[in-house]
Amino acid sequence: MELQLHIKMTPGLYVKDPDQSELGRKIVSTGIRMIHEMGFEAFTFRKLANEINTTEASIYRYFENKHRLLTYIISWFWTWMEYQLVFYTNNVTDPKKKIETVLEILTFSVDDKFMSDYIDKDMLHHIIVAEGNKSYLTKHVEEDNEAKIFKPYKDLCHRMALIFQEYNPKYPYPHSLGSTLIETAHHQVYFQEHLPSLTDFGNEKGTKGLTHFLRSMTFNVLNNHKK
Amino acid sequence: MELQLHIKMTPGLYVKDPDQSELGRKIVSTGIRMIHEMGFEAFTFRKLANEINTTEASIYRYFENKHRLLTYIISWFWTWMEYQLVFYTNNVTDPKKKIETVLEILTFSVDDKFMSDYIDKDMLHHIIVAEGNKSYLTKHVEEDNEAKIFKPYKDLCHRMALIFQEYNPKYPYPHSLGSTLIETAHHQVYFQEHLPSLTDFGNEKGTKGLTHFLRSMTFNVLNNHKK
DNA sequence: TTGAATTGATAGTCTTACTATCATTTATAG
DNA sequence: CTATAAATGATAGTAAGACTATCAATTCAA
Repeated sequence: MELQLHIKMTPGLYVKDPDQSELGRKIVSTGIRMIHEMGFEAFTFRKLANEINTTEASIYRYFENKHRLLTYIISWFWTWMEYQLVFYTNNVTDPKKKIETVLEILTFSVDDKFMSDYIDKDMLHHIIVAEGNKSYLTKHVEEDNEAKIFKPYKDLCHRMALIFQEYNPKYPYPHSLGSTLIETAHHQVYFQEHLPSLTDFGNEKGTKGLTHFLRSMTFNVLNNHKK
Repeated sequence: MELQLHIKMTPGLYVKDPDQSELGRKIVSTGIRMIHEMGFEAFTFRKLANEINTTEASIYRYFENKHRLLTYIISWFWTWMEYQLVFYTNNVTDPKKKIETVLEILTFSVDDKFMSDYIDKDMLHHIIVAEGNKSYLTKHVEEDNEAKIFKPYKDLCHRMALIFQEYNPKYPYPHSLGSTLIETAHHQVYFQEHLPSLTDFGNEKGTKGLTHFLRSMTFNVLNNHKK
């Protein structure tokens, strides 16, 4: 079974909704590929325009600047993650099972049933790992935040927090645990790839070590917390 | 007691050692202030040159580009952290106590005895929190890594790992735990300040909640890990 | 006090990050 | 099927950023 996934993004993220036109979708899909290939710093609207045979001016009609495009892409990712979380934990009652599912989603070890025509999810995952932090590590976080730009991230974090609270209502830091797990899931992947001595996953491929690390951390914290 | 601190940085980080001249030190100290004030993206060598009444060309004689200056600053920070770790755990035998000290250093709740003439440590801390990741989240990580640019970070992480292993030799992820704690210590500070709903520290000021969160995580993981 | 190293002054190149204007194509409503 | 609006393309231009090169002035060190 595959489900067609259509994610409606908050208008604060774009000037004109890229989902409503061929050109808009091409900006996003090719943008993802190019940011993935050359990194966000080297990526420019001029290069993107050349690649898809349009002009810089046309791209600016969709996104104010490249940072907004990055944020759009990243927000799409968080929304998709939350969809997955809801879907895969829907009929699960055991909160332990729910947490395990969340961690599998975070480490990208679930192959999902949601399709999207023009978004390549593995590239997207790489972008989150390598560029994700850059969406909020700016001098304009506060304004961006007021424009609801980070809502998808926060929603995901909050949904995780609810599950943690269900598992152990006494644990006082469910949101911090959520954001830590999200960030750690991505940092450790980056480190494993580029700076392996910051991890203990050696030369193993895949996310087995990481998942085990995160699971151990999560359950030990939730099971044994004392004031 | 105050100890004069002099940190020798690896040559890969600069073109000409900024520590060896008045101008060099001014580039670093004013660089720190300006990056702190305006953020790394808006910071330029031209603005820095104007501020300290020198020229762009002169600054380029010390650092290849602004990213190298950032990395220099950040590496100085990691080296200083490691110094502190060594100093404050030196005659401690109880590994539990050592870990508590490490966490206090990481959360910046130790007021240190090391002086440095021209480096403002609170600004530095803010820079690490807001820009730290940007030193390695680039397309040239691999080359930078080969040039030993990240050695200070790795050394700190490894030293933490040794302490964790001392505390519980069976725990299989001491390095991942180290890098996670380092990153988390900074992310959570950033979130608390700018995106508080990703944390549970509410409107509290200070790092009490954060320290408690990290301590709970660390000890529960180390005490209870099972295969 | 002479020579070497450091800094300053000036200028120039190429790229990025936009903004503006007008022409052309495409979609759509009557 | 046409009128009209919306979307895109073409072109051009500006200001700033990220450098590199050259030569003169200054300072430092033997």
